[in-house]
Parts: sequence; structure tokens; C-alpha cells
Amino acid sequence: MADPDIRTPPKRATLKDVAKAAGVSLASASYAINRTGSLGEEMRAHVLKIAEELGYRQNLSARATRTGRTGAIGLVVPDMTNPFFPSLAQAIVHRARQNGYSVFVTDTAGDQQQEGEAIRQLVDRNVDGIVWFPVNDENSIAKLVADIPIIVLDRSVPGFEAVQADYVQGGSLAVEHLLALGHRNVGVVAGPMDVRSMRDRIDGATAALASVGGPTFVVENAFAVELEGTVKEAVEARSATAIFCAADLIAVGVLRHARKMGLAVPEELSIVGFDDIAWSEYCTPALTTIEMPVDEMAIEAVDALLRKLDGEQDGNRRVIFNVKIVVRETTAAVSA
Amino acid sequence: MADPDIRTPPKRATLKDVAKAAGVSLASASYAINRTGSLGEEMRAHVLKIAEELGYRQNLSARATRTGRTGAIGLVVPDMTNPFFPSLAQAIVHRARQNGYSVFVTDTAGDQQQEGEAIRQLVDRNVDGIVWFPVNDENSIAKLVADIPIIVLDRSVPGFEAVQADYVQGGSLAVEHLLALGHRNVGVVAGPMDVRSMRDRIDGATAALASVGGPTFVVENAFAVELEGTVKEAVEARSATAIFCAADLIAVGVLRHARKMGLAVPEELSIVGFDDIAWSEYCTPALTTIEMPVDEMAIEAVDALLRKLDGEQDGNRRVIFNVKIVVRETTAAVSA
DNA sequence: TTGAAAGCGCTAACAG
DNA sequence: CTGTTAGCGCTTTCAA
Repeated sequence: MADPDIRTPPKRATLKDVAKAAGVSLASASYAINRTGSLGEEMRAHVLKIAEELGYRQNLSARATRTGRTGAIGLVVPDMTNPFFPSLAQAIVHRARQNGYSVFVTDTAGDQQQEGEAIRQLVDRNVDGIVWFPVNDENSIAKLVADIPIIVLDRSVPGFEAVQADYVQGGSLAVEHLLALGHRNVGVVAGPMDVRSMRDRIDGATAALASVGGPTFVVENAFAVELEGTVKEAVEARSATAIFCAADLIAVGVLRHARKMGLAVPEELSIVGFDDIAWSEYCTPALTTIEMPVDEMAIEAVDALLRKLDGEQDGNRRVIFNVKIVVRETTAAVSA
Repeated sequence: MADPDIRTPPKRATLKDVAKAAGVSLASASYAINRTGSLGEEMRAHVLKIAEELGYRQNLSARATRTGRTGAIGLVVPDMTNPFFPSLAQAIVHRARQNGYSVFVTDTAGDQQQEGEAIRQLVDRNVDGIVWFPVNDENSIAKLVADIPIIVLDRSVPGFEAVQADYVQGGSLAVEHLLALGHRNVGVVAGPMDVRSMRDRIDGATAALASVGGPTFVVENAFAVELEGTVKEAVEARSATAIFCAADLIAVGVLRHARKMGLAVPEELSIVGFDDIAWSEYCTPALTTIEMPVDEMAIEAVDALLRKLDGEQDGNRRVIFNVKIVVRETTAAVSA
């Protein structure tokens, strides 16, 4: 008697609704939507039309419960404010979307514990796979991830498939450029040496420097634009006519300090950076640096992950990308 | 007879497994895990212990099917390589995680169509809500989102709750600083004027300039570090002793161009930027600029969204944050 | 080619 | 306080 036709708020149409409206079974509707099973052409078309009219959208959660696959992947990075995170994330998200995947992005603040929590959360969400840029080269999460596919980016964590740049090559390239310019006293400023990607850069540089008796000096653990005292001293000593900085952030710091002490770059001091972050191009003078193919690396990471999801088993490989030097304004021939 | 005990690969323990192992009903197990319903203390503890031992983890997909809530939110931005995206995303992701939410991040490449697709994908994934940094001030997605909670960031899209900075105030602050320094001829370089956040900056600046007869010149649609010809001409004309640039990226461009033409900054030309991107601090000279409280804005956006999810209905408000000027090295008193 | 029906893992009435 | 049970929306055998 009462409320003959008060409906609940207009809910999203469900597959059942579609099936009913189309006058077919639930199964057929499902087949039509997923282009799976075998279904008559006209029937499929009909169902699709009805679905369209009803504004039907799959409920991915329900589908995931049933199939065990969510169509979501995770991206875990140590620090989003790292200058080359944006283009990396952009490429990954884009590539993932092209393949119908969405991306959970997390930052671990460079902390192993948070890294664990972040990955744990992703696993709880049943992501199909994870692209992981670890804080360091340690496998801090072995226990958490059991059987979920993971691609490691930039680092070398034993047991995981990895995508990296050839950092050794980068170090060499930088130094060879300097040598070709006639420099014989080349200093090296390194970042934190606890990750392989940093050690490789330095190894490449020092190896290339062997022919001139090795680096004039090596300072480790420089980190960002604000320089440590040891770095400043090294610059001020003027023992080197050129400096290889293992990261652009460091190079910018050295550049600033050089300017502050009235040292002309590149006339009196040549500087090479590493990473080719956006701003290296806009510095004054613009920074000569090593560029890695971030987009390609991101794409390869996603593709490798998707391959794993599709059951490809060729497991433990590493893909290493060549880097190249981009010569700008901070390097010049050594002055007599 | 055959294969008496060949098991499928060790699957993740399910709630049923926990219940069985603990010798309780499915419901009780659920109650224990979720701290919902009413359950005896010792029983809850017991179940929790068993769950722990079995390494039980909730299946969030299944839960979502049942509850209709996924615990995931979406973040949609026009461009991840925008200099202030990283800190924004970081703050949002962090805040979300504090509250148990994960974040799907998407970039729309500044394109309305991709924006629609991105949002559509999020809706399909049943995100509980979306933080949306629109390409412009248009409501391009009204039809897609029906009833899902959305917070708009930085833009003014009619009908949505918004979190913004006081851009008008920023423009004023910048100009007042210049006026206080004695400048009477102040030029203005604007970015694309199709978004309100840009128009506001310019409005604030020109209003503050009224007392000295308005801006010396206004150039629109400058965009990035590489300057358009019109901007260069304006700088070269030297009609102004100071320039307000409505974005740091533009300011850096002007700075570079000034240097190129041998103009001393700040002695011969003062420059104020807007945004306080990371690099404004590292420019030489370091850029005087307008800073907005990005972290606070991000946090407010997430909190506002979560409030909406919890059914708070106070709908259509806008939260506007004060900005402030950070004076560095590109501004100085006008020279006689 | 199509449909009926059995769940995926979980939550939430409702009983007891 | 605890257990039984009915689904959430979907996929997928299995039979017809």
C-alpha cells in the first residue's frame, strides 16, 4: 500500500541488470562484455548496446575477487622529490594505462621500514605486480612478497629482475670527455656510496682516470646542493682543473660554490654532472652531464612486469641501458 | 589411489582458514579482524594470534565487493613534470596512507580528453574519492562522476569543493614588495590566462600597481623557461625597473635573458617569481618569489575528501590558503 | 551457442 | 557474545 515506487538512489547498473534488460543470461552478458566464451554475433552486439544504454561499467573489485587479478600495479620510490622521479612516474603511469593498468604510487621517504609498510600495503591491495625503486641494494622485503612479480629499478637487489642504466659507462664517458679536453687533474665528488649505482659511477670514472694516475681527489657522501665542508675544501684547494660530480644536484652545488669563490666556470674549472635533471639545462652556465634514457627504462620496467604477469618465466635477467653525455657549457679545454 | 596429497601452490590464508584453525565461526573471525561487532576479549586475542601465525592478510578486493568501499583514492594532475607536483603528490600520498588509503596517480598530459579517460578509469576502479587538479576551470567530467566525492585543487570548477591558494594576495604581495623598494615602473609577465589561478595573480598585481598608474607593460601567455619574442622585447626595452613574473619558470627565463643581455640582477632589474619551486632557491641570484603552503593544501585536500567519504555534507565550500613572499636575491631597491 | 549454478573471500543482518 | 546464512557482482565450469 505504502510507497509503491520509491526506489533507492540510482545505483550503477550491474551485469545482472544488463542481462535482464537484454533478456539473456548472466553468463551471456559476461561473455559479451569480456569478448570471451563463444557468442553469436548479433547477440553480443545486442548486449553491448543495452550495456551502453544503461551506462554499464564493470565492477572491477568484484571481478578481482573472482579472477584474483586486480589490474593494478604499484610503484614504490624512495623519494618523489628526487628530480628524476616525475618523468619516471609519468612514463610508467602512461605505459601502464596503455595496457589497462592503474598505478598506486608510494614514496618511502628513503626509509627501509616505510618501504616495508608501503610494499605490504600494496600486497594487501592485491596489486598484480610492483615496480620497485629500492632505498638501497638490500632485499628488505623478501618475506613480504612471496610470489608477486617485481621489477627492480636502478638498483641491484639479488634475486630480482632489474632495469638499470650503465652507470660505469656513464662515469667513463664523463671522464673521457674531460681527458679529451686536456684535463689531467680531475677530482671526483661522490654521493652516498652505499648503493651500487653510485659506486659504479665512481668506478667508471676512476678506471678511466687510471691513465693519468687516478683522480686528483675523491670526496664521498656529498649529497645535495648544500655542500659539505670537505667538498668545499677540495674545490678551494684548486688542485684539480676539472671535477666529475656523480649527481647533478652535487654539480650544481659545486657550481655555486665555485661562483662564490670567484672561480670562472668553465674557464678555470670544468664540471660534469650525472642524471641530466631538468634544471641542469637551465643553470648558468648550463651543465654538461650524463643522461640516461629514463622514459625507455620506465617503459621497459612496465613491459617486463607485464610479461611476468602473463606468466613469462625467463626470470632473473637484468636489462641495462646505455647512457650518453650531453655536452653543454660547464666544460672547456684546460687552460695553459 | 593416485596423488593422495598433492596440494596446489601454497595460497594465501583466507578468513575461512583462520576461522577453522581458530575453531570459531567465519563471522567471529571477521569481527576479530575488523574489531567490529562484539566479541569476547580472549576470543579476539586468540583469533588474532592464529591469524598472525597463518600470515593472514585481508583480501581487500573481496571486502570491497561486499562493502562498496575500496580504500583507494585517485589523484589526477595535468602534468607530473610540473615543478610543484612532487611535493604535492608526496604530501597527498603520505596523508592518505596515514588514513589507510592508497593512491592511484594519473597524469593527463594537460589534455581534456585524457583527463576524462583518466577519471573514467578511476571510477571504474571504484575509488572512494578523487583529488583533482584540473587542466583548466571547466567541468569536463560532470557526467562521469555522478556521486563520487571530489576535491578540486588549485582551480575553480563550479560545483566542486575546492582547495586553493590566495593568488590575488600573492600578486599583491609581490608588487607591494617591489613598490616598497621604490620601483615605480613594474612590468608583468603572465602565463596562459585561461585559468583563474593565473588571472588572479595578474589581477592582484595590477590592482596593487594602480597607485603608480598601472603596470608598465603586461605580456601574456609566456609559459616556460624558453621565452617568447614578446617577452624578450619587453625586457630589452628596459622600460621597467622591475618585473613580476606569474610563475617561477617564467622568472627563470627572464633571469637568463637578462643575464644574456648583460643586465645586472637585481642592480638594474628586479625580478619576482611565483610558486617557490625547488630551484628558485638555487638560481643565481636566488629568486625572490611567492610561496604557497603546498603541504598544507595537500593535507587539507585529503582531509576534506575523507570527511566527504564519511558522509559529511557541508558541501560546496572553498578553502583558501594564504601565501607569503620569500625575499631572496633578485630584488633590490631601485637605483637612482 | 547459450544458460544454470557454483563459488571467489568477505561482511552484516539475524538468530540463538 | 557467537554462529548461521544470505548475498556483493562477477567469472566460469558444466550441461543442455
